[in-house]
Amino acid sequence: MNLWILTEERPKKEVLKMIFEYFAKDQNCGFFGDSIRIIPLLYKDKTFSFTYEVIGFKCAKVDRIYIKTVSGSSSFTDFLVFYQDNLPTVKDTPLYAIEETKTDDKESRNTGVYQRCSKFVFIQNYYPKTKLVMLYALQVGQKEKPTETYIFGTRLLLTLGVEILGKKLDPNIFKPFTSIEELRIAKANMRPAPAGNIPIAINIADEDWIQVSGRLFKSGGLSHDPNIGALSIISAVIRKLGFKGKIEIIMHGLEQRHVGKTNKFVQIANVLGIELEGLTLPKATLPEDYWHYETKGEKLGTIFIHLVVENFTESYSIFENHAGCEKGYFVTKDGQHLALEKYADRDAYKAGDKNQIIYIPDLVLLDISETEVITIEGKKYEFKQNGIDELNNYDTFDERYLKVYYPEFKIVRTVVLYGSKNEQIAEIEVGFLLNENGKLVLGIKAPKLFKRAISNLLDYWN
DNA sequence: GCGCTCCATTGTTGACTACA
DNA sequence: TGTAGTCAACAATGGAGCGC
Repeated sequence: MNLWILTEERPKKEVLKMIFEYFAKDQNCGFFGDSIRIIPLLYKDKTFSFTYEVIGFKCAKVDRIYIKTVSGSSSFTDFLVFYQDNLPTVKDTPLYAIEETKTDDKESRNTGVYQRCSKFVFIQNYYPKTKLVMLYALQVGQKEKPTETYIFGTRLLLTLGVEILGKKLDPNIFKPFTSIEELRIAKANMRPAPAGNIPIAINIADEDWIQVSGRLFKSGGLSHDPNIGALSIISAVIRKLGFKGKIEIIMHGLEQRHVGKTNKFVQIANVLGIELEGLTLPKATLPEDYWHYETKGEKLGTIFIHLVVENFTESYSIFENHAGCEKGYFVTKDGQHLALEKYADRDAYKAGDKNQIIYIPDLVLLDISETEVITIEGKKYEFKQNGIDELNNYDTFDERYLKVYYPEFKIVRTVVLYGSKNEQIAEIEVGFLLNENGKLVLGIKAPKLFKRAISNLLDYWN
C-alpha cells in the first residue's frame, strides 16, 4: 500500500523523516533511507500532476509515498497521513493526524500550549479513529524544568490519547488524568493568575454539574484563542473521563450577540454538550468536509518552485514567510536563525504611522553558484499586478537583512504565479508561472536559478 | 468591512535571589 | 529577616490574512 501525506504547507524533509520513522515503528516494520528527496511527478507532456513523490525511504510495508497540498475547512492539523492504495478522499479515514510545532518551552505560556489543543478536539468530530500525534520538530535544547501550564496542557493531550513525539517526557510527571477530581486539583494547585484576570478553574458543583471558568470574549467577539483551546480540551477530557452531566463555562464575558453558528468554539460546544453561563447556545453544524484538495491558492506556485530548487539544485531557502503570521526565521551564512523585526520603528507604528511596517517577501532563495539572492513574491495569476507592485516594497528588508548578511550577493526580485490557463508571461517581473493545468512556464527574464532547477527537473523525467 | 482563525506579543504580579 | 531587583508564569490582548 502507499502512504499519502496531505498538508497545507511546504513539506520539510526533517519532518517527513520523523513521520516515516514513526510509521515504521508504529507498524513494526523495518526501514532504511537517510537522505530523502521530494520529486514533483510530471506527466508525459511535462505538465505537473500536482502530486509529489518522496524517494529515498524504503519500508517493507510501503510501496510509494505521495504528498498532496490541501486546505482545511476550519482548523486543520499540519499533516494527515493515509495508508492505502488509492488517492485519499475526505471519506477515507487517515491513519494519523499530526500537528507539528516548533514552539520551545521558553515560550510555553498559555498561547503555546493551549492554542493548538482545539485542533485535536475538532478533528475527532470527523475522524474519531485516527491516531493523534503532536510532533516537536525543532530541538533547540529542551528547557530543564517545564512550566506548570505546559505540564497541565500536555497531560490534557495525553488524556485525549494524543501521542507526543520528538520530546523526552518524564513519565512520572507527564501522565494522563485518571479522574475529574485529579484534573481539578492539578489546575487548582497551579500558580494563581494576576489580580483582575479570570483564572481557568474547574468547579465540581454537584455530581451532574461541572463549572469551568475562563474568559472567551476578546475584541468584540468569541475569539479568545488560548482559552478556546483550553476550555475545549478541558471539556473534552471531562467527557473522556466519563462525565455525562452538565458542563458549564462561567465568567466567559460573552453576550448573546457574540455567539454565532460558524464559530469554532460554538461548534465544539455543540458536539461536546457545553453550555455557556447565561446564554443560549445556538444549534450549529460543523462544516461537512474536514479538508479538500487545494486548487486555487498562490502557495501551489511557491511551494512548487521551492521544492524544485531544493531538490534539483544545490541551492536552498534562507527565508520563508508562512501563511498566516507564523514566525519565520532568516537564516544567516553560519546557520543562525534570526526572528525578523516587523516594524522599522515600533513606537512610530503604534502611534499610527503604517509606513513603519517592514514588508517581507514570501520566500528568499540563495543561488550560490551565481552569487544571487532571489526574493520571491507569490501570487495568484489574477493578482499578477499586485505582485509586481509589491516587489517595490522590499528596500527595508534588503537594507536590514540581505545586504547585511549576504553583502556579496546580487539581489534579484521576482514574482511567482499560480493559476490561469496561460502558457506565456509577458511581464519581465514574473519569473515563473505554474498554471492550473500544471504547465511550467518560465518568465522571459527568469532568475538563472529557476531555469537551472526546471531544466534539471525536466532532465530527470527524460 | 466584518467575522473568524491563527500565530504572536504584552501586562501584571508571584517567586526567587542577593544583600545588608 | 526585610527589601529591592529580576525573572518567570499566569491571563489578556494585538494584528495579519482570508472568506463572504
